[in-house]
Amino acid sequence: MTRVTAQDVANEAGVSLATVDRVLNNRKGVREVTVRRVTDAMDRLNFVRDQAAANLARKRSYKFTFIVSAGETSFFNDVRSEIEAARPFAQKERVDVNMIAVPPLDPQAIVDAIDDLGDDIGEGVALVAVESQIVRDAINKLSNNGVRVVTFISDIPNSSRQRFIGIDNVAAGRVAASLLKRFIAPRTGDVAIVAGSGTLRDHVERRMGFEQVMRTECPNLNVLPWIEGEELAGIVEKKLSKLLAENPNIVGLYSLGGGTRGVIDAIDAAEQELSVVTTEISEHTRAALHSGTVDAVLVQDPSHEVRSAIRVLKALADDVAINEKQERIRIEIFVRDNLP
Amino acid sequence: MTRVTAQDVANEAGVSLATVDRVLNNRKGVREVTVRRVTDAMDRLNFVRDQAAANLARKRSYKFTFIVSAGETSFFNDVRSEIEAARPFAQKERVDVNMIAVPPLDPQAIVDAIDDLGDDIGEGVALVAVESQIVRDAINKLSNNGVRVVTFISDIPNSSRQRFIGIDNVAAGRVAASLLKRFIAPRTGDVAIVAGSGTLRDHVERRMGFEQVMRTECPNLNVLPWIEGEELAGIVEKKLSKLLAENPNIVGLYSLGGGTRGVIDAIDAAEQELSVVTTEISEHTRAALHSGTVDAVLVQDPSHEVRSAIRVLKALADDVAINEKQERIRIEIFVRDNLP
DNA sequence: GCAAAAATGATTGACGTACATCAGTATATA
DNA sequence: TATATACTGATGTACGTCAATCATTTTTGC
Repeated sequence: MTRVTAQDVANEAGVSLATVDRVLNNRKGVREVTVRRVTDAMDRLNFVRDQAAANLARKRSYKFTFIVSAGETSFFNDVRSEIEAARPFAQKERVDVNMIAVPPLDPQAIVDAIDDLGDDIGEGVALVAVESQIVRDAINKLSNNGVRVVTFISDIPNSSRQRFIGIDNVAAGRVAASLLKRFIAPRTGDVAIVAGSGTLRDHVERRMGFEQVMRTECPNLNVLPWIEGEELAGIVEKKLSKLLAENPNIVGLYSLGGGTRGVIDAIDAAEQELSVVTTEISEHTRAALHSGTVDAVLVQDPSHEVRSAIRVLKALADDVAINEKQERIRIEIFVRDNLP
Repeated sequence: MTRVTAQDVANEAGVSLATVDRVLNNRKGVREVTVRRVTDAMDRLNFVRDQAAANLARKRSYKFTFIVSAGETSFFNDVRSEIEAARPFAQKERVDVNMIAVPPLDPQAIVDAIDDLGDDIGEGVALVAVESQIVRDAINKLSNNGVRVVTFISDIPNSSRQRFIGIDNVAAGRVAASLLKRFIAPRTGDVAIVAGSGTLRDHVERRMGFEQVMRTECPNLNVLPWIEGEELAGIVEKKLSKLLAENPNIVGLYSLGGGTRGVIDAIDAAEQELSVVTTEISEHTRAALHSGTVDAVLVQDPSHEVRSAIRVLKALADDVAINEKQERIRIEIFVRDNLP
């Protein structure tokens, strides 16, 4: 059983190799009937074009740019190192991966980075969006220039980004609530939320999902106003310690952004009995899971997200189908026993 | 910035293209010093060989065979259809994927399938192992013939399989216990386990993990002897209904194998108040999650597992490095709010 | 120092597709 | 019917590596 080549298709269809080639790359100048004859032959022979040979002949190569937050949270540290790690693998498929780290929570920095790069940005961009009109405008401009844009980790809808690579953050919030509810039962009291910033869409969405479930399903739990920790452990600890001290009634806590170390320190110091769900996976959360300070951690796998972004950008550039199942980014739930 | 080719390396190293090629494919007949000169040049130029061109020139193609259970559980139905679904994607990379479905829980059937295939089995095999010496022997024989073997979903250690593609089942059992413990608290009573068969290593391991945690951490929960349901919903329902009727003290249940539909039906009929963790994801478990009959479902993603098996077999065949992070099969936890 | 063996160079033709060019044929337009 | 236009065929080169051959040089053992 030998491979079916374009030449075989040509023979089967009774046309020349040149015509098959024209059909294959949908170049103009082939009659409708001839196209059909060729495609039928392809189907009959079960022809699949050899991507390797095609890429080789095209000597096509790709250049993609990641624009990510330079924030010093363990999550974004991971993201950046995963992008680095993906580079050699990408290179084997002729993909050049660039990375620009910009100050967190700063829309102008993103726009400036895009402007500075100019055409060097390549044919595709993956960016961690921040809710802002100027970012939206920049994305639209890139799209108009033929650059494929996907948002990464944090989305910005109503822009012309072609896709969002990341988890369903509303669902993540709902899961957190749904778990916390069970962990807390049958106790009653207040529930605290610690977030990074209100300008991060992913944080806002997680909170939304969390409150949805809490409001509708937990009449005897009272969700307190959220604490904005700016993803800095120090600030988080300070604010949370204060809240815990003032409020002995807290039975549960959802930390949905960075600065988890601050959360853990504050809880350990307070000695209150609460059920806790957090987001980052780090040495601190690992230890906290083992000690029982934290009950569950909800995360997204940055390694998967980076690979996915690259695959999707490539598929968009080549205008081929995306393997949806492979690109589904999971909301991963870790308890003490399934830490990787 | 143009790509670095083998010819560039040859120039840099001051040798001929032929020598570079010999080094690249570690053929014999090159002195140690020359090898080093070439590899140094590669490092300096940051050469990465073009896999596409290499495969093309080699006209290498791969043939792998999946030997899986023909069992009619929703999980194995998914597995089989995912193998089918992976075929066209695999084909683009010159990988031919075969599948043989054998009667479940029957070691002899696996061995027979391997024998029947003979050399047609290809250069790699992924098989759902069953604990049995004849299966172990068959795997060893394949290995000796140069066929790469990975176990799939269910492992069989102490064989010469090169790798196991699947989840850490002991950990899965521990996670189930760890969740169930929190869901049940502060109630006390008996906990039931429903499994498929004692010859399936994955089931045995999950149970082991589950009991480890229950014994050491839940002094007031009593784990009942497991029910063997043979992965058949009818049998499961019958046995479980009987158990529930005889034992009003059951507060929790872990269903770790097939036949989940039977579990759900039995619980719904019994009207006892219990916390439930199961394994398969299907229309039945989805509905049960929504209705609250089931609290959490622990699964593995067959689509990921199939792709992983193919990638790993290919890497083994090519003798290249495996991207470990990509091949980590997750224990996925679904609650009502993160169903895909 | 010489023969044998080992290492290296030089060259060539695949592999399957892309892409361009030119020539030739069918079809439509006037 | 002539001519322009739209198709199609034939052909060749390129892509980067592999694999084989044969010629030539260097090293090794004695």
